[in-house]
Amino acid sequence: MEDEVYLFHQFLYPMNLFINKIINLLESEISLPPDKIGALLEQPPDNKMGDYALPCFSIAKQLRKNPQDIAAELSQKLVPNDTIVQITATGPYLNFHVAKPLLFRTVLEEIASTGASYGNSLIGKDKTIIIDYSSPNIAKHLAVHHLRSAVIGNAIYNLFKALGYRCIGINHLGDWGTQFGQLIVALKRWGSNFAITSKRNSFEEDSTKQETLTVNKLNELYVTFHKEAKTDKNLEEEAREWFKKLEDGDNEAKETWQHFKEISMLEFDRVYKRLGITFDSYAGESFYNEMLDDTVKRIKDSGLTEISEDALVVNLEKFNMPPCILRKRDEASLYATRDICAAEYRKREYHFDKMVYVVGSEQRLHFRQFFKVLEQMGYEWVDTCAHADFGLVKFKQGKMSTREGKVILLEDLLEESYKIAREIIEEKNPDLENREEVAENVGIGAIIFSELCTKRVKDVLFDWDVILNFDGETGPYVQYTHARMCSILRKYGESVTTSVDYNLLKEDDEIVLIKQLEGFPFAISRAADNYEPSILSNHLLDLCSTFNRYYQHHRILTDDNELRKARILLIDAIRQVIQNGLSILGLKSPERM
RNA sequence: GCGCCCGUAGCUCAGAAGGAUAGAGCGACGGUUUCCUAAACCGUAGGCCAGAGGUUCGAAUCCUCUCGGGCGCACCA
Repeated sequence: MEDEVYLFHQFLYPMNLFINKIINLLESEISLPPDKIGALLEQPPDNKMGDYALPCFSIAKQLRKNPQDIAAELSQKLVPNDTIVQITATGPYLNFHVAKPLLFRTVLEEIASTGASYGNSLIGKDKTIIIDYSSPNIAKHLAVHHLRSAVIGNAIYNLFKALGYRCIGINHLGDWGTQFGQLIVALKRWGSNFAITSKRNSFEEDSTKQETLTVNKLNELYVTFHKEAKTDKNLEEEAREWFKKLEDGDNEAKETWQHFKEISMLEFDRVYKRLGITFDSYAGESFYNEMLDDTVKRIKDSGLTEISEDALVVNLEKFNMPPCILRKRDEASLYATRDICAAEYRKREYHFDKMVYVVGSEQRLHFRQFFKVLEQMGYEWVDTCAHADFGLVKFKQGKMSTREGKVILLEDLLEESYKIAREIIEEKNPDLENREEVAENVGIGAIIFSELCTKRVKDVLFDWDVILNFDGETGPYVQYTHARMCSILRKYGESVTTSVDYNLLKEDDEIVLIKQLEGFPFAISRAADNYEPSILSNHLLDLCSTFNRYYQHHRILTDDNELRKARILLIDAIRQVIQNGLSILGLKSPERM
């Protein structure tokens, strides 16, 4: 038990040359294996106290001695060396001071030589991860509540890419289900003026007499359906019949559905492109139609199913969950059926080592049920599947609902943010050359970053003023900091070199900065492990904040030649790290703004 | 009713598998621009970490209960 805890810890503070030296020193004095010593080490809250600390409480317990005394004794016994230059006892803590020039050199040379790949690792070499994200329903607009899954999923994709994983991003389109029956009914009743043709042969049609169907119009039809369905009870039944026809391969149903899908994808791609989000597969729910029977048969054969209220279900009572429904009364499938089927398919097709679903937390129960069914089917790999859930987007008026037609469209939000960025540039930097491009990068960046800077689980209240704020802890702040550094480097003009006097870097803020740079790879791996991009965005914010303070109080382009060279190297490293981080989060790093 | 999640400054949130004094941003108030981009920086104010017990050398962090909020609970996804 204890051992496991220690092992876990080890991961927290990755080994580096300084920790190794500290362990070497301690080994002879403490009767603990090296990895356990390493696990005990932590970082003091204030840099002035030291760089690494050994809390002596647990040792005190073993030796039945006072932790203060142990720290004091050890500080006497241990002999500093070229790497660990000072060892002091502060109360029950033994604090180690690292040779700062060596620290600067190690980190700055590493960043200079690895560049855009600083922070990457090979942990995921030869491993595959599937990330299921965005996954909107077709025939509906992308609205602001669709943003989270797409943006968080994209960041998780990039995080694992940085760890060396082979990543498969899947947009599991909601292109199947009863709502298409509803839409077909709606279209037949109230939309006879629309042309239903596949895009590819639409030019053959007499389009002058018929209106073109758009997602907008589909949305209106959907709203109408639900409004009418409240009074006309036949509608729901009719919709169910049409969906059944669709599942049975009825031509008319299928062609109509295909058309819905095409016009939807046209819109989605426009938004994804603007957000810089891509997928490796668009295999949505309909993709699994033909495989559904096999999946259901397998579940049946494992003896897991029963008929309850005329539906085919897996009873999960003993797991304290409601049953997982596989087939409705009318034999039609449900999303759980399709999710199980998709998981099996993905395992067969991609042999993934991990699979993560970036889906809202309102579906928690669904994932618990569906994972439980996989487990009951004997798939041990269910343990490698995770639901990276996220909180709801709420509005002052309450939850947003497509059914009632109350939505804020994603495209409108992006456009608004672009416009604001554009205005700010006009005001602050009117001579900027590629204004449109920068405004796009900053405007979109503001929106992406705002989704990524708090932990997933938090519900977010949508507020135009908050999401379109460009001051403080925001994407534009990070981008601005980056642009500032680019500006310094431009002004410097010469090429950056690692042949500098590292002894000259000794300001407090420089030390804080170098540690933040050193911690960047760790921030990436923690963010990936927890499927939590906010760990990375917060790391970047901290780094920017330290830099801006430093920038305010110290001149980088000083008259002192050697100092200037050293500081420029530091600045270039920060710039690189911010760029790497922003790129993982899905933001551009403009050089001027 | 049952289950899951959340509760840290006026607001929005950080808080490294329990550690040294609780940190930002926004908002408020007051400062900084002949000086590398003021989308910045500095200062002031603001806290019983929802509450109560427990675990231990030590708790915002782990356990139990209470209160408050969100979400979910059979043929939608």
